[in-house]
Amino acid sequence: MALFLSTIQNKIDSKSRVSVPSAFRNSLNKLSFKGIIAFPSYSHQSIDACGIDRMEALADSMDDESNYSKEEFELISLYFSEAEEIPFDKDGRIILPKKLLDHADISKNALFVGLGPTFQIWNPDLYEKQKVLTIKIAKEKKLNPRLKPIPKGILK
Amino acid sequence: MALFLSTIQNKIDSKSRVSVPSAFRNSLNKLSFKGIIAFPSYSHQSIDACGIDRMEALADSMDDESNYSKEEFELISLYFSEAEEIPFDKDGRIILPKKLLDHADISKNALFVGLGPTFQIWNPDLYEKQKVLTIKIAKEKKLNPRLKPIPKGILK
DNA sequence: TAAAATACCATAATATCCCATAGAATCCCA
DNA sequence: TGGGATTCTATGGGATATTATGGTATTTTA
Repeated sequence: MALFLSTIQNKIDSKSRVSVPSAFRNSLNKLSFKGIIAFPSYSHQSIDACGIDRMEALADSMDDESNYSKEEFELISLYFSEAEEIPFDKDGRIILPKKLLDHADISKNALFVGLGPTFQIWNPDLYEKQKVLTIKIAKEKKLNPRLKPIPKGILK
Repeated sequence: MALFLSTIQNKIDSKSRVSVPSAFRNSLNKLSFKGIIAFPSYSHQSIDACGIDRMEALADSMDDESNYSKEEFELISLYFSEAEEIPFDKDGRIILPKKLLDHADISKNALFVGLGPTFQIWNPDLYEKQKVLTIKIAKEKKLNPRLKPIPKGILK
């Protein structure tokens, strides 16, 4: 599975195009669909994104309905319905649907934030605020992100 | 198998024609039958739809009786009997049978809702209500919010 | 033969292709 | 190892293709 790292800011041009950072692109171009899958983030004012492989795995599991309760099934259906399949153009750019740009309040610049198996796309200013907030809370609660054992089942 | 994502609203014109969203169409046009398979949803006031490949796979699996309980077998049989084969015209439009439009209470606008391996066609207003309800239930039952980790057992 | 379905044509908006360029990153070899 | 050559990347813009939608003409069918 792809691994998205680092944070890169790119411009949105007059035709609403943005370059996806090349490091991300190179991972995504190895998959069956050359582009990104994007959704409105449930918990933040940002766009969540990943590669098609993640959706394919989910789709496969849906046909075995016994995996899920009716309510879970409905929720996963919602997940598919809100996902946008956004292809790269020949130069590795994408056009983000207005619905997603509005949700994340993005217009001029897009900040691509790697989160490991997924990534997010932010309005740079909003991300900065979110980051400050995250650090503040971590200090208050004396969280220490380093050197904790990685939870089982994450690494493959 | 095709993967239907996103939600797109199109108009129904004076001759009852609707464009199938191009993203869906491009998947469906790769199959042996160029069009959609549609039937009344048994769980919602909407139209269930998919490509011919799914029906073919279903037919195949029915030959192996041990796959299904008697009740499941009956339900799948019902699917086949109620399914309509609806071809694209030269411009990628379809005409939905009156029976289906009535079932889903669709007249002016059709909302195509991607659900992964299948999709639905809704009256936009009814879908919005259904969506609100789904989110409400998910919150009450504290179901796994979208996007976060894919449920256990899905990743290969 | 009337009604319904389909083909065909038109159009405006949008998306995509294709080319160009400047700067950054990488290569490469004396 | 230094620095010139080459490739890659992000970005811009003109040309072309596609999409959703409407209308008219022709064909099918009931």
